[in-house]
Amino acid sequence: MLGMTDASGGAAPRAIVHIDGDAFFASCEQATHPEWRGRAVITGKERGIVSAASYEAKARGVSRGTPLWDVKKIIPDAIIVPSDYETYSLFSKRMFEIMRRFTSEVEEYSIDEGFCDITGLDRPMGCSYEEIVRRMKRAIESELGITVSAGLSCTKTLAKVGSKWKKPSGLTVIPREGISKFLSALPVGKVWGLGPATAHRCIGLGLATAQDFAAQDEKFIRCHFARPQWETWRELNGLPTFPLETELKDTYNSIGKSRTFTPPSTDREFVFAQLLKNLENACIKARRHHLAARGLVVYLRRQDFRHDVTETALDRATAFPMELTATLRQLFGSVYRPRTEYRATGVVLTGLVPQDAVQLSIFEPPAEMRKMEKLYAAMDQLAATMGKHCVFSAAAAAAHGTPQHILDRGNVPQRKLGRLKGETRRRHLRLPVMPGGAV
DNA sequence: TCTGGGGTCCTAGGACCC
DNA sequence: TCTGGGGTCCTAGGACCC
Repeated sequence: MLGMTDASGGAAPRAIVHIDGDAFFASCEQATHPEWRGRAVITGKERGIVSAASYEAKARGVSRGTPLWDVKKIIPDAIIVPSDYETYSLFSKRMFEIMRRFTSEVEEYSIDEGFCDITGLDRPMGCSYEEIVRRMKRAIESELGITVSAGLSCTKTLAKVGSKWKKPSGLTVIPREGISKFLSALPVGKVWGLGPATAHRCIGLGLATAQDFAAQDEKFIRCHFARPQWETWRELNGLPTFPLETELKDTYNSIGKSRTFTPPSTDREFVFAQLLKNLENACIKARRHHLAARGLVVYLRRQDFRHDVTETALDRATAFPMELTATLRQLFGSVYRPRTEYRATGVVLTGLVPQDAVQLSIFEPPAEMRKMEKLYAAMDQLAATMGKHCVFSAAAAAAHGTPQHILDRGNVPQRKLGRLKGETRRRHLRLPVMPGGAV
């Protein structure tokens, strides 16, 4: 019924489904709090901006990213709650379980979105592809108490276009012969994979709609764009190019942490403390996943939203901030400019490898290492039982809002530490770990 | 959208080597 | 001394996604 003929030369035409949760976080909240149904529900309290808004809230003019103080003005009776990822993850898990009842070819694209490939299921199920999607959607909605929108077409990109077409609770089929009709009404920048930069370039070339883009010949696309856009162009033309990634991803290539602070600051030590806090948080996450980093990226975001970035490879993979502090300060020193206003800092741990694969160099004192491992194991344990940020290094104290008396005691200027290099580590290791204070 | 946080992948260009 | 061609690795940065 999709009228799919094979344009890719040989392989069977695909039937790809994209399922997209409608206002997912807010819907989960309404499903777990039935008394909130029909009301404006907002998640994201912890961030100060809207993460997700229920359709009732959207109808009153609130959207993702709106500051919460604006929300309160627009919708005084809005229900504003912090995001509860554990609950949303449970809903997500069950949504994918339902999809897997139909096929094992499921890609968990994000917490609230997934693709599946139902090619060939029409015969054994004795119904059309559209009917299969309808059943899948109905099962999710009735069992979870949330709504989802679905798209059905012959490539991932087109299925995604479809699921966005009608929301909430839509089901959109884009048959091969109907592709151009759909794409004609779609601004080019709305296509999955074509962002603001590509959209801007397209406009410059006189291509305003997705159809304008898709209708160009391959030579033109290859001449004016790079590979990712060319791949999207293929997908829009019904040529499956992005495979379904059905492997469950349980690891990371990189782990980043960044934080904005207001007001912006020119204070060197304050900005560095923010950076160090990010490093500690990134390392905590890495250790939780038993990963160690071989590279470290540091960036400072200026008032004008430009980034100053620098990075370095590490001698040995690690997830211990203590081992990274000197490097961090060095990187920081190379990008920090005095009298410049900064509004955010960030670190990224890159080249992550499993912790147990980390080889100690023969020059590394193993006793020292074991001590450090024990210290961080203790800190992680403490964090698990007493709350996430009960321990942190003294230099990051400024970023944790620590009382001045602890700062006075613990915040040793780096200039002094620099001269004590060999000494520093041992001194740190002998110090007791104090809950709520500095190490 | 006067702008939060966490990711992935691609590409251009320089350094270095033969 | 204005000087070929090609490969590889790395970095910086762009672009895009949720």
